Amino acid sequence: MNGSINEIIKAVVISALNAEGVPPETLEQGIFAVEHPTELSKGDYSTNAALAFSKVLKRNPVELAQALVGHITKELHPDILKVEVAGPGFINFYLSPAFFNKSVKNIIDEGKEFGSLSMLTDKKYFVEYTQPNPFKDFHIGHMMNNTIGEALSRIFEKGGAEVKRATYHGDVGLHVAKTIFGLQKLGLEVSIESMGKAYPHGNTAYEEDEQAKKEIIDINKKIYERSDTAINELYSKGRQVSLAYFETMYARLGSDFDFHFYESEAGVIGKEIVESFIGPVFEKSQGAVIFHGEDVGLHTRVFLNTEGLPTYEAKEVGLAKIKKDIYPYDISLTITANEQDDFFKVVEVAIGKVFPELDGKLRHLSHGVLKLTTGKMSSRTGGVISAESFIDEVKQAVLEKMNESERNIREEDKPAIAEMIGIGAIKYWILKQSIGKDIIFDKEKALSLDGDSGPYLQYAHTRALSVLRKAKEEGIETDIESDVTVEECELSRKLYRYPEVIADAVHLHAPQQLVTYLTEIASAFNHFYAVTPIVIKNDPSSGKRVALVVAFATVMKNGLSLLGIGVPEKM
RNA sequence: GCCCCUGUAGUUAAAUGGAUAUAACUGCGGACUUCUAAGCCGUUAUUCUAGGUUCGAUUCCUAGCGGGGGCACCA
Repeated sequence: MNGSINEIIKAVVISALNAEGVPPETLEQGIFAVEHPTELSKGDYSTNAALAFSKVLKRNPVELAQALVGHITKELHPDILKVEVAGPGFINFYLSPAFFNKSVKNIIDEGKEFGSLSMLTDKKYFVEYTQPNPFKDFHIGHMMNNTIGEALSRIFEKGGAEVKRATYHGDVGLHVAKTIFGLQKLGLEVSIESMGKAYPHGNTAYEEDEQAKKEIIDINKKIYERSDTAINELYSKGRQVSLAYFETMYARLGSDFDFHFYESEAGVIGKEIVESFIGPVFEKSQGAVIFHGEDVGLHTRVFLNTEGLPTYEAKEVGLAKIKKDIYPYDISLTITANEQDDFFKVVEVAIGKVFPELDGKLRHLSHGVLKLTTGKMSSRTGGVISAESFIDEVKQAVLEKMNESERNIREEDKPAIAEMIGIGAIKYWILKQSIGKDIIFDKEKALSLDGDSGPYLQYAHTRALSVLRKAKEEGIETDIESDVTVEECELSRKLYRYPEVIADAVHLHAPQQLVTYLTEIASAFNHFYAVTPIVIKNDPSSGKRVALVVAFATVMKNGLSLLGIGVPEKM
């Protein structure tokens, strides 16, 4: 559509304000807004322009609003049906049937591309997320991070950006030494399960037993040096087993990374860089190499420890170099839990000093922590829920529900559908809230398949497909060309807003706005479906209703794909 | 001690400074038996406290109270 409807309305309002003598330079400050009223009964768009300018013009807001409406209605744009003054001085716009007809046609014409924007065209984004550590679990916290990172990546792509996805693996570090220590002491063969036991064992020993602590530190050093054949063997095997396992989880969750980075490589590079910047950026203190963050209002952090080994901090410096060399990005976004907020503040300042060209391009985006009802989940003590077991559990619940009643689904299709619905339920539950907030992990709630949930959206979509199958059987064509008026209802009045929602999601890093929107249109569709017979033979308006259903299915499928949620044909 | 985040129905969440704060879950009640009832309709209930800025504050500012996180060799 040329000149989106909100731009048209903005232009109409500005021209009316000009006519009422608002000086153009005041207009440019953007102190008025054109937005959707909270309720459709108040129109499709609304502006607070009269309220915003009543003070400047020293006019009563309602009287000013009426004057503005006078200008607007003198030559009413064909997409606008009527304009009214309401409440304390809002101006409400109601769109015309012709507009809704056009918008349905537009959605169907654009299909998969509907919602694609150009706001980030030519921008190169690096998004780093998931970051599970070899030798440790891939737990539900990683799943949360992955879900958010993947959704944001897809949203940025929809905004027009070129996005490269990266995951970063802690394949060296004290945690590795703890696991290897545990494997040795417990006499276990390397496997995902045994490492899940070995890590908490090693960690407890490290904290409670001085002798064990020394041994672990020694193992850590040997891992970096590759100097002990027995340890090398455990290390190689463990690393390989973990990374292969992570690939299965990425595939299951629907992430395809462009780059895999490793702390082992970042550490070597980071150590060199930090050493070469001792003096201008870093300093020696108590045998370690630190960044004195107090100089910039932050706190001090250790980059190289007393053993001369790179810490997480130095590795992050090395990673910054690897990233900038491999892909000349405009924005590099690292997504982690918010417990790392202060860490990243310090490290980003240090990196900005080492690589001035990166200053301002690094962003740390943090999400809340996934907590159990019993408190914080910690892989250090072993109180974790693996992503795999959780997904399987949800999937099982879905299968049970599928078998409760006759659904006309072939037995062999059920597992794949249950997987899609289970993953959809989990991702929805994670993405429905703003990403900064903690999630209390209540299994019952996360398992929810009713109400506002992933399956609710998927179900609305399968119902739409079902209607379309019937339309085909009855020989009813999708009517996007005729002048028959599209059903004016909540559904038709909301579908065209999808690109605006994407724009907000991109701008505010807010997948939850998309989730809320999709839930609204699903509800609108379900209502439409319940009260309106759609497919009726020999009814000239049936094709138009079918078109509305096609438009709904298109928007829903597009939106869910941005969230990383698939749509089953039947469920 | 210092720094950061956070506080919305019984519960879990939503809301670029806008109008009567939006949903879902739970509870209670209902309809249809037609395109999938994982659905639809109705009903009760909410902005931590005290100030301030504003025509207008859940949103911004100040103070307090509650919760979470971080602060030298973990990641």
